Amino acid sequence: MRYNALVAMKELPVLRQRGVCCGLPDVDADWAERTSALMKALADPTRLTMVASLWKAKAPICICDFTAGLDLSQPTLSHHMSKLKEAGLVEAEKRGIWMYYRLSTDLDATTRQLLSRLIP
Amino acid sequence: MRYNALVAMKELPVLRQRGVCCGLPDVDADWAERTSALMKALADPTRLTMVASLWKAKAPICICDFTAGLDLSQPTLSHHMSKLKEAGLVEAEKRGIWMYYRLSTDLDATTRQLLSRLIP
DNA sequence: TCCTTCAATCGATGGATGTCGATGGGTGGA
DNA sequence: TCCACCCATCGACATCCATCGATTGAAGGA
Repeated sequence: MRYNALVAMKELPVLRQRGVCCGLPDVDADWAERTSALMKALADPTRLTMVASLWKAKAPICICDFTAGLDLSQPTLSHHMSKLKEAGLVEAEKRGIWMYYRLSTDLDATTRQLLSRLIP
Repeated sequence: MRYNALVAMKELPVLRQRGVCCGLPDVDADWAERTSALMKALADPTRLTMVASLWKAKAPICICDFTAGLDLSQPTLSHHMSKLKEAGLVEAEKRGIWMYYRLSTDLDATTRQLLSRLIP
C-alpha cells in the first residue's frame, strides 16, 4: 500500500503538551549498524561503479581493467576494492599475476535484491 | 536469473597478454554520482534509524521525539535531519513550536522500493 | 638469473563528517 | 510583558576518508 502523507498530516496534534514527548517505532540498533555499514560501502561513486560493473558483467573482472578504465591511481582502486571486500560484497582470486574480483557468491537475499533495484 | 559465479570462474583467462586490458561494462557516471549521494544519506546509523522510524510510523514525527528517544544532542539530530532533507528523503512542516518531519511524498519508485527492501 | 608487470601496503595530506556547547530566532503560555 | 520551550545555525574539534607517490612483494617471460 502506498504511503500517503497528506492523510497522515491531518492527524498532526495541533495542541501538544510542552515538555512531553511520545514514543518512536522500534528500530533495531543492530540492524541500523549493519545496514549503515553496507550503505557506507556503496556511498562512493567509484565503488558503486565497480559493483555495477561486476553485477553487469556477471563474471570476474581484473583489477587492471578498472585501472585502465577509471581515471584513478592503482593504489586508490586497490583501496576501494579492499573496502568492498571488507564489506563482504566481493571476493578475490589470483590468476597468474592478475587479481580477479567477483561479486560474493554468498550475498544474502536482501543485499542481492538491493543491488537489483539499484543498478539499472 | 540467479548470478552464478562458479560457472563464471571457469571462464577466467588463464593466459592473458600482459599490458593489455579489455573493456568494462558501461556504467553511467551520472547514475553513480546520484546513487552514491543517496547511499551517503543512508550511511549513518542515526539517519537510518530516523528514516526507518518515519517509514514504520507512516506519519510525521516531531524532532523532539527523536531528541528524547535517541541518545544524541539536539543540534546533532537537527544536523542529521537536515542531511536527510537535503537528500530529498524527508519534508518538514512547522506546527506551533514543533517541527514535524515526514518521508517525502514524491519519493521516486526506486528509492521507495529500496527502503521497502531495506527496512525490516 | 634478471627484468617487467601487477597489485597490496605504507605514509602523508587535504577535505568531509559526526559530535557537541553556545547562541539566537520564533512561538505561545502565564 | 516576561519567560519557558523548541529548533536551526554557528564555531570548534576530533575523527574518518579519498587520494596520491613510493615501496615492496609476487609472478612469469626472456
